[in-house]
Amino acid sequence: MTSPSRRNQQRLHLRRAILEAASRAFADKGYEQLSMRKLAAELECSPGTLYLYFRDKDELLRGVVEESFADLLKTLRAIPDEGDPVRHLKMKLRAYIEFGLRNPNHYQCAFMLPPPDTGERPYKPHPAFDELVQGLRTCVEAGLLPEMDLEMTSQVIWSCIHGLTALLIARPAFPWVVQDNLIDGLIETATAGIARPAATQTEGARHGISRTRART
Amino acid sequence: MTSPSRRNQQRLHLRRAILEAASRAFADKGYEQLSMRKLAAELECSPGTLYLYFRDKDELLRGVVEESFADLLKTLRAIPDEGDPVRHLKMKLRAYIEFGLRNPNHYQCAFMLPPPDTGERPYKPHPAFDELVQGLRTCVEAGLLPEMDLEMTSQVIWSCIHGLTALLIARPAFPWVVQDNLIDGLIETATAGIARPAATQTEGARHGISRTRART
DNA sequence: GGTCATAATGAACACTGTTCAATATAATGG
DNA sequence: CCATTATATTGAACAGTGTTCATTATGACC
Repeated sequence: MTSPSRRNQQRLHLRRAILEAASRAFADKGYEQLSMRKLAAELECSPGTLYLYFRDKDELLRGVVEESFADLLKTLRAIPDEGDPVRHLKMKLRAYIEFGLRNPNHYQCAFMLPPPDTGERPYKPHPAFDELVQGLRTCVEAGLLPEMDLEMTSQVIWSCIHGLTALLIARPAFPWVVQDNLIDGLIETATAGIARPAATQTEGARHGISRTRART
Repeated sequence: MTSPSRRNQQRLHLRRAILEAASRAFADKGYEQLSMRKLAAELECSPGTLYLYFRDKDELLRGVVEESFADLLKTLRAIPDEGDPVRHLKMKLRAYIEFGLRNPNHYQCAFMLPPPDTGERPYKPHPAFDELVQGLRTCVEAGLLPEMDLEMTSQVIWSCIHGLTALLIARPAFPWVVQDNLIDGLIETATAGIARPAATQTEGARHGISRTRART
């Protein structure tokens, strides 16, 4: 345990302290309301110090958000697979939505605000998204869902669950029906929708895909 | 045409000029990047003047966003009903998404950012939302969709199309499949999903609604 | 033309994220 | 133990932000 390593440990310790204070402040104030100066004051250090540990506010909050999404990944992976892949998938979808509702500011930062533009190309989907793809693949392989374009279908499903999560976060005052029913309703609709991709109850409702496009 | 009315006209004229300059700036810079000072500079007036016409930045941009959503409403109502209510509904859904993609900043301000908290209770859904409800109701009344909870179903459908719109806006760098296919895929999935609310291809996939809830 | 309500101004206030020369602290070599 | 050197911290300063308000200019009326 040489002396420079002790120094390094102290650095890491302060880094953690900043991250945790930022996480707390961010959780109940959100991106905009969290101020680097106030954060520094809470940590009893000068504003400049924060910039020795994080390049800027964006990088700091990216760290915070990353950590919470690692939690989401753990949550998703911890959902027990009791044999029914479709049920398993639905539970994952629900866990995703509930995560967003439990961490509205983190979720908003991750998917509802313009990206911090880290510069890394190409955009790498979060491992949590792969969980969804895997869940769908398992259903297809088990013969419980029809053969389909997995890439597109997972993007469609993600869009659906994101949409509800994001709207509940952004517009809590909207006259929503009972939230639990709404979530279940959306999950059932989305999964039923991919169960039979093109068929509906009636003749007239059966269209070629491109025919729904409105003239612009 | 008394004199005070001339004054009033000038007031309205300047109000319009502000609104239009703000709309332009807002369209290509977004909420955060639009600065009241720079806007005033562009209009060759002092910053304070803006506050004689709009209480604050939020109210100004609310005005801008409202106008663009009036356009959306017009667009939705202009979609011809050629007899098939389901097709008509799908075209509305697509028009909604395309509106969001054409006006990303307006859309973001309307549904992706924390509400300005105007203080008016209760939250009144936008007439464009009623268009969607109407579209669904027509389908049900024509016997093209099963009897259902219209309120919940419209919220589910809105969530789905919002989700895609919002994600395409917020994460353009994501490796999306071809956008047109994605949009059609989502619309087909959502409408097929409500076509038969609970049934899926398999035994195992048939659950009571509350059974999909994950333990937390 | 003088009076008076209304409109416009722009300096000032209280913030923001970020930078950087100056300072304090800790580790090393003599 | 002290001088030197490397690292860590500071806080004033910069350039911006939205917003307010006493002051000034302007157009309308008698």
